[in-house]
Amino acid sequence: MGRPPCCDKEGVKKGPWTPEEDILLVSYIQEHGPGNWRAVPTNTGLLRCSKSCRLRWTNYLRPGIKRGNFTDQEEKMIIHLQALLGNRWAAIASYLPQRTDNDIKNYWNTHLKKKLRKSQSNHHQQSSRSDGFTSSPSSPENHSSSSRGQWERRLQTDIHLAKQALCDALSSMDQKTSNNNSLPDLMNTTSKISLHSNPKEGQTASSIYASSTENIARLLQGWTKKSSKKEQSSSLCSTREVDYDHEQKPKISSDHQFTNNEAFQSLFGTIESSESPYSDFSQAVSPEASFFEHESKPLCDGGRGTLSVLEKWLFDECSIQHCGPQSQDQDLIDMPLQETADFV
DNA sequence: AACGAATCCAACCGCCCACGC
DNA sequence: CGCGTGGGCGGTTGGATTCGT
Repeated sequence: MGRPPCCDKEGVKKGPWTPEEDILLVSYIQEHGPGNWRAVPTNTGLLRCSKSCRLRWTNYLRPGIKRGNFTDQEEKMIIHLQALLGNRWAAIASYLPQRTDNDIKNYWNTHLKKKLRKSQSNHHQQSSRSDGFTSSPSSPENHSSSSRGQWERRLQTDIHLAKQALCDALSSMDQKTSNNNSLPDLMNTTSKISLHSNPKEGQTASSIYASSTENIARLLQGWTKKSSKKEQSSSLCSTREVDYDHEQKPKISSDHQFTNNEAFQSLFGTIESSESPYSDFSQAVSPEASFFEHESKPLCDGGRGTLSVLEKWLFDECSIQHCGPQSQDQDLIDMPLQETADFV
């Protein structure tokens, strides 16, 4: 019943990805860009289905992904957005540019659900004692009984997403016209964004780049380590050796952002020298700064020239959403539910 | 040290929608 | 308009890891 799977199950590998597979995928996307996932397995020789490739890329290898513990801000934001949007993880993830929907979903299911259940039961106990009317907007069950219909919330989210997509498209168009991202420009943009970031978190926009750089660079490091081991002894069986466990879950911290530049040079250098249409990407500080930027969540460029009214409107929205996470998060969190639903 | 329970999270599955023909 | 296909999304699973006894 239903449509057949995206790929025939025979000869399709499942389970955890090996560093070699990751390298293949990353280098392919590096050359051809993300998309046309159907062609990826055949062109790379990966014994994976296209879906698996896409998932691996979007949930793990894609630049700009922040891994590790969720901050209080993020947690509150997720709770609030979940109350507002329900289990629309992709929509929620669009408000948390560094997190994947899968990550948020997992975090919700493993941490926040329990947390809220606990706090709710505490609430119930308190309210039954005091006989007071207490209603937490964050409660997962509560959102369904909200006066606003689900369809309305959905519509609002969709409008927001549409705006964001347009914003994304405009910024990438803008990028194409001025794609000679010089280092100072990049640093400028980065520092602009950083201005709005929470210094306490130490997770500035620049570390968005850093995190993805690190993701892939660590990967490469593991791989190079491994291949050198291979050279020494050809009997390496498990890719989980050579500390790949740790490579798979790189701890992100801003103080060792570019430690693995050499590893990058080794891979991206070769691509640069090839006839890749993205060969100018090595000019940037980090690979994804130029090549992958279109793939990352939109970052607003403050240095635009003349803007149409529409663009202005969009970019105002964007700057609120992406360039000022601290203030925006706080606003969103502090906002009552009704108000939050109106921010489109 | 050994074992089972609990927890985490990457990956898979199936459904849905958009798009091209 | 109907069909086939690719891609996106949310729910679920299962292996790995951590915790408690």
